[in-house]
Amino acid sequence: MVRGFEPHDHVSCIADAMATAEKHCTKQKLRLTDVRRQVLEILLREHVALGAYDLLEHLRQAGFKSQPPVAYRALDFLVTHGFAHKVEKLNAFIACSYPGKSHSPAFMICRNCDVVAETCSTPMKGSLGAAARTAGFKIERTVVEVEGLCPACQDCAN
Amino acid sequence: MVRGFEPHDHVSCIADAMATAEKHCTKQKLRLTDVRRQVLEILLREHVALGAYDLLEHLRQAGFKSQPPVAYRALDFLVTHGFAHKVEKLNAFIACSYPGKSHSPAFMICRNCDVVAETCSTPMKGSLGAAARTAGFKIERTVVEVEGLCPACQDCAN
DNA sequence: AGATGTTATGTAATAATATATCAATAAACA
DNA sequence: TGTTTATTGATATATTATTACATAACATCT
Repeated sequence: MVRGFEPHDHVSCIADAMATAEKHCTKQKLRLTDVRRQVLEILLREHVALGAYDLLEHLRQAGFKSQPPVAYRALDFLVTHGFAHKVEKLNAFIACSYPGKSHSPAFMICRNCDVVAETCSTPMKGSLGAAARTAGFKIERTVVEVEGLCPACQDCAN
Repeated sequence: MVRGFEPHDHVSCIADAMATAEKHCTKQKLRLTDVRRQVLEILLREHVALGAYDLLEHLRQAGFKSQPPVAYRALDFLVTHGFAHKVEKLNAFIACSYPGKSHSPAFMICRNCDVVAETCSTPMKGSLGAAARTAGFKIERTVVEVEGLCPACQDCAN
């Protein structure tokens, strides 16, 4: 259920994700415009957490002459509709590994190589869910990010 | 175990926390300097998540003529030693509710009134811990923040 | 097709958050 | 006391994010 540390067929992974996004947008009458599609493709292709300004660089290399708000708007659209997530700890954005499926994302962030792997969390279960219920707090969104060392970096480095 | 949504004796809460911090610093041979003490007091007094620049304002009102690095350094000290936490979702800092006790903090953030309550999470337990073990990821730090509505705001507002 | 409301983009400026650098002080300790 | 180390002061700058307003594209109704 975890995606990110192992190699995979990246070409088809991108194609699949784009197709899912297209389909979902059609069904929900959302407009996957040029900029939005391009941003999603960049995020999928890079397959790392990209800062908004890194993304802008890529956009420009793709022929867009975009200013910051363009990137932030596209990212906002993608995040709102579940095609991408913001990694708060890094102030960066990453394509969703489970697009189309409603879920609470969780991230494992390697502090050495910056690889980010997405998995799913179950916020309502466990002690946090219990604490929220006790406190009467109504959970709407969750940020779950763990920082540490990925398998590769535990061996090869500090 | 949750601190933040209910009223409490704030004066003694500040005094207790400061005393704990002083004691802990003495024991660990850490230097709770003027700036650091003042920052911690401000965080305790305000009892909300403060941005670094808000904090700077307070510092200046307290007679310090501080520039940004001063605030960030003091915050870094307090966070490193567990007297305060950074709320990533808000890019803001808050005094620890359980100082001296080693724990993985978790926050409930009200999107309406911005109140932040701290509780403890158990990252290694539950599905996330399992996923990390499966992936071979070594967890060092965790960010757990849930956004939603606090009890008061569920009633009185949107 | 034309008028109108809505959504999305272009662009400039600026706000908010955070760090790098180096000089000056203060504390710790041999 | 001199030396080392940790902390602070101060300037500049980097990075991340938003405001504001003009323009363009699309949708819908007539």
